[in-house]
Amino acid sequence: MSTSHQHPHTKTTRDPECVLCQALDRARAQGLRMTRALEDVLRLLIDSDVPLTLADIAESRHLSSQADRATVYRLLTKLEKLAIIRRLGLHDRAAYYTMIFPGEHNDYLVCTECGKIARLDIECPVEELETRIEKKSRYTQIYHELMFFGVCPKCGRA
Amino acid sequence: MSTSHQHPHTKTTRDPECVLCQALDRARAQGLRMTRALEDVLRLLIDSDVPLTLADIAESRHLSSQADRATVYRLLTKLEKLAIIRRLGLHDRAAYYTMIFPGEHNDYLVCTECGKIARLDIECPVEELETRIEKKSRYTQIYHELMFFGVCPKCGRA
DNA sequence: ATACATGCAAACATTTTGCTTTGGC
DNA sequence: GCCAAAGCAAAATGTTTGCATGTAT
Repeated sequence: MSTSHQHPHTKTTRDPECVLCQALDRARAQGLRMTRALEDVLRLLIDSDVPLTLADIAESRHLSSQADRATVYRLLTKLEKLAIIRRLGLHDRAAYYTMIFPGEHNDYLVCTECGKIARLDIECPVEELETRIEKKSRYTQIYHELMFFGVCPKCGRA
Repeated sequence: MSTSHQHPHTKTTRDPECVLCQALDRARAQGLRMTRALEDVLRLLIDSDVPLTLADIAESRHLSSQADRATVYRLLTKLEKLAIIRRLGLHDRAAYYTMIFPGEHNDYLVCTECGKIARLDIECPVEELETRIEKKSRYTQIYHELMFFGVCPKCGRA
């Protein structure tokens, strides 16, 4: 829904170019090489407002490089390990990936019939819980995923 | 095949026998036949305090019937459609299933390293949001899934 | 007697890996 | 030049379906 447009002087961490550069910097710092495929994958994830699957990315016609699935797969795996992107467990068979925007958290609404995914513009009440669970459970690097499922209006009519 | 026994003196909706009977009744009412495999699948899901995969269920040695994977798969699919069980999107490749206990809702804590799943004993602050989203989005039959991920103590030491 | 349920095997879809070649540094 | 990344193809993993047979109703 909300589409952020890049205004040259905005300093927000969501400015696409800014996010891209930071991600590339972090990737390079971790030893990744700066390739066309890497940049393309990151750009796609940054520009999409819903999570994308491996297939979405590898087959994207917006991609200049047309990278192989295996390549995209390995990139996604590395980026996930570096905590630059996140892998989500949505409900269909495929894994979904999404950019991590520092300081932001997104929740989704998924149609159980057609699988359509929408980003929710809500403030998530779970953040506070997270700290509590971190202490109590002794788990580290905790994050959460909150997903809503339901039948979308279009599917509901059928 | 055993018929559903009523236990007139149990009151909690979580009493295993009670839940089983109710589930069987609903299944029968929807046209399912009362088979050994059906009862076994339900019993396993009711008795487990974490979600189970198709493989978990089909290979369970606690199962009297040793039902085939395809059979279990079809049962799970039907039970999900009848809203007797729920399919969860956890993080590894397999789908997880869990019993729906009327009026209850569970959240989970998953280790991103070893995949261990623990049920969280917290009160979920999201219920209220659900209603709000239902109205706003015009989606129907909304439910949610809240999952926490992190590195468990054991994996953290490695 | 009639359908639905089952078991087995095969088809699918997606992820993951091996190996050779290409290309960033 | 060296080692990581890419590309291709094959293996692995988990899900889904087809079909002949068994069984609850």
